[in-house]
Amino acid sequence: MKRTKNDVCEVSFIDSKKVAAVKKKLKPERTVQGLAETFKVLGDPTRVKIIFALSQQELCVCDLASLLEASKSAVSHQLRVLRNMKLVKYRKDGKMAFYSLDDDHIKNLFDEGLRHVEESE
Amino acid sequence: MKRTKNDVCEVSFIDSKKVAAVKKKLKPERTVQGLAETFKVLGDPTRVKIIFALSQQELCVCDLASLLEASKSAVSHQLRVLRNMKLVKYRKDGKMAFYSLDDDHIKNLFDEGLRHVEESE
DNA sequence: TTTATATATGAACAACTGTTCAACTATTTA
DNA sequence: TAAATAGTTGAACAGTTGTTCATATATAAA
Repeated sequence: MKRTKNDVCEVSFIDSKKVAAVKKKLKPERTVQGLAETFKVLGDPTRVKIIFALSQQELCVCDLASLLEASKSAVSHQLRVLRNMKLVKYRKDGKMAFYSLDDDHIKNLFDEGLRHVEESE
Repeated sequence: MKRTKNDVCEVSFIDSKKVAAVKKKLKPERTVQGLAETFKVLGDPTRVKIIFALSQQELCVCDLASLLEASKSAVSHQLRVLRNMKLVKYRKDGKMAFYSLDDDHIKNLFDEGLRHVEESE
């Protein structure tokens, strides 16, 4: 079995009481993954802009692309990500697709983040 | 000049009034980048676990590694990311480094996210 | 029906991310 | 002093991400 000097702690710990106490409170893996995924979706400048824009106004893909100075394709790809995460919804009107935020569910989180960033500037 | 059928909208828009109205409200690039970066840091399961653990208790690298069942190296790398973003701080005691959350600044944001995820389960 | 337009999408690609591994520093203990 | 331990770090690697490009679909207009 290969052992480096570095792996001592991988199977041990310093303070078993502390570790056990925190371990008991740890959220289930599913919750951790969900939380990370939620934050990750918000962790891209293009998506941040899209969400902010849609929090102001319902907009079509073309207007979003113009607004963000991005290609329609790039915007469309990102809208799909946001759609999959149920953060935005859309209505079709003729050949246009008007996107809006799916609900206020994420708006609070987004605003909380915005407050933090604007505070620390 | 190369033009595809697809690039019409890249320099145009559908509803100039809407676009202009939203454009006026758009946050400055710096804010958008900061917001995205903040969310991105929270958008990783390992870092989510670290932040949650440290919100319960001050912990050393070794205990964190044991708790998360990750290598010390992996934890240390992530702690550096969190340190750079000023999300965690540490005190040295002998050869140990005890980490804790830098302030409650991010705690609210984290809890807001947690509430969302736990609500939708 | 033909043409133009709004959007969606798969493939390809470069850039980025998180982990591991090995090596290093600093501190403690024998 | 030498050995062990806690932590840090750079390089390498695989996996992921976001964009572009080309193409496809659907609707509207000519």
